[in-house]
Amino acid sequence: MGISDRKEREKQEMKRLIIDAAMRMFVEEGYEKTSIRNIAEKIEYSPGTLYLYYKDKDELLYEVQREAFGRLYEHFLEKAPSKSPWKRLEQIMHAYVNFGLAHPDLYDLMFIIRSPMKTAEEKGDWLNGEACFNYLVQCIQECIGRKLIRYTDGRTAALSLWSMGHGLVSLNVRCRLKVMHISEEDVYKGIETAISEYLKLIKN
Amino acid sequence: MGISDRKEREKQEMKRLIIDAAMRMFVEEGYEKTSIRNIAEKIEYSPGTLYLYYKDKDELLYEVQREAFGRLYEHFLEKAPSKSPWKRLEQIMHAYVNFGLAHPDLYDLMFIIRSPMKTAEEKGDWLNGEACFNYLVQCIQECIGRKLIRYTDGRTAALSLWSMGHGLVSLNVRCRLKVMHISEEDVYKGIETAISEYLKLIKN
DNA sequence: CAAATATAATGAACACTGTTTAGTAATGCC
DNA sequence: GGCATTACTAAACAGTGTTCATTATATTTG
Repeated sequence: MGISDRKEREKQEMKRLIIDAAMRMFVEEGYEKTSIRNIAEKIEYSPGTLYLYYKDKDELLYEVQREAFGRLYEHFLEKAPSKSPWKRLEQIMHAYVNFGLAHPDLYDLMFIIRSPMKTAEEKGDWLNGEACFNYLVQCIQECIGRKLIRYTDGRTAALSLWSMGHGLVSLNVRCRLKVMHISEEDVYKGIETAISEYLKLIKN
Repeated sequence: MGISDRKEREKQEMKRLIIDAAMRMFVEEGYEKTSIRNIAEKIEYSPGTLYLYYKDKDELLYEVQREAFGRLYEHFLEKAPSKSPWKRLEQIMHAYVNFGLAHPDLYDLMFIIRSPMKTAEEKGDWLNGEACFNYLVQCIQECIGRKLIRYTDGRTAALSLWSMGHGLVSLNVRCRLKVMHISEEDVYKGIETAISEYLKLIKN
């Protein structure tokens, strides 16, 4: 049945078309400000058509997130490849923060926005987010195993390291660092410094 | 002119009526899901009336934030009153995190939501948020002065401490800690542990 | 090949949203 | 009491996510 194969292929192509447009627009304009109608217009289809491929806007975001987490994971593989667990930990932390600072709107979609946790719960898994987190966890386990860091509990270490990174990036993304009255450049430097200092602190 | 005094007083009472209803509803239902119409209905006025007292929804949020930051500041004064800078730093950090965990929706309004930074810029200042931040900064300055912590730069210390606290709370508020697959109770314990461990690390 | 059927896409409709404004009711002033 | 000012409202506008009956297209069947 080559015909239903083609149908399936076309359906997938259509989903790609939609998701690509959605991602671009989410990143450029933000999730809230991007409407189904806008996306439909961009790909020259009627709004209703999107609902034949994705059940609601939430699912659209869910899919975009999967893509984004995939990219972060790639970013980790590229920027944090060291065999040495400690070096890799340093690389991971800097890679994480740099990713967040370089793609603030993507970061927003992935780690700050509220929406798609409903869909995520339904679908059971938490997309490629899990892979990203595990990349950190596994590195930490190695570090603890070889007593390279002062933390002894992996859970606490993972939570702390992630929180530090996320705290720095998200305060910046949501403009809360304004209270510090420093220029944008200095914010970047400050964040890098904070990460480095924190790593120094936890190093054994 | 007692009559214009009364007018002014009535105006302020009206603003209070609105802001109180708004705050309650923002906290109970979330900012996005609370509509001007809902607020108007609750206080038994027409939607348009709200615009005679606040120029838009943003300004409503701005005002609610001011209130919320006031409460956080009170919370600091109550829970972090120690004369000893180091003890006070510990108290501040735990107070901050506990505030966030106890009032997740308020925390959301204050530190995560995107909206009212426009209004904030217009109004110039950043509400009582500044006071809260300064309470931390001043404490850190004392700690550094007496060499009680390993950080030597106040900016970096403030940024790091705040980011750690905010990271922990906001990952929880926005449900990202789901990747860790732990119960809500253990999340609370984990966050407390992370804070304590971090304080241990920075202690001189 | 033509008719019947299954699929895909649409456009209008629904119930919302924030916001503006013309018109109305109530109040203060002379 | 009559005029002017203020306070309020109802309706309208342009937008949102989502659903659904209808139409156009493509496939299968007789």
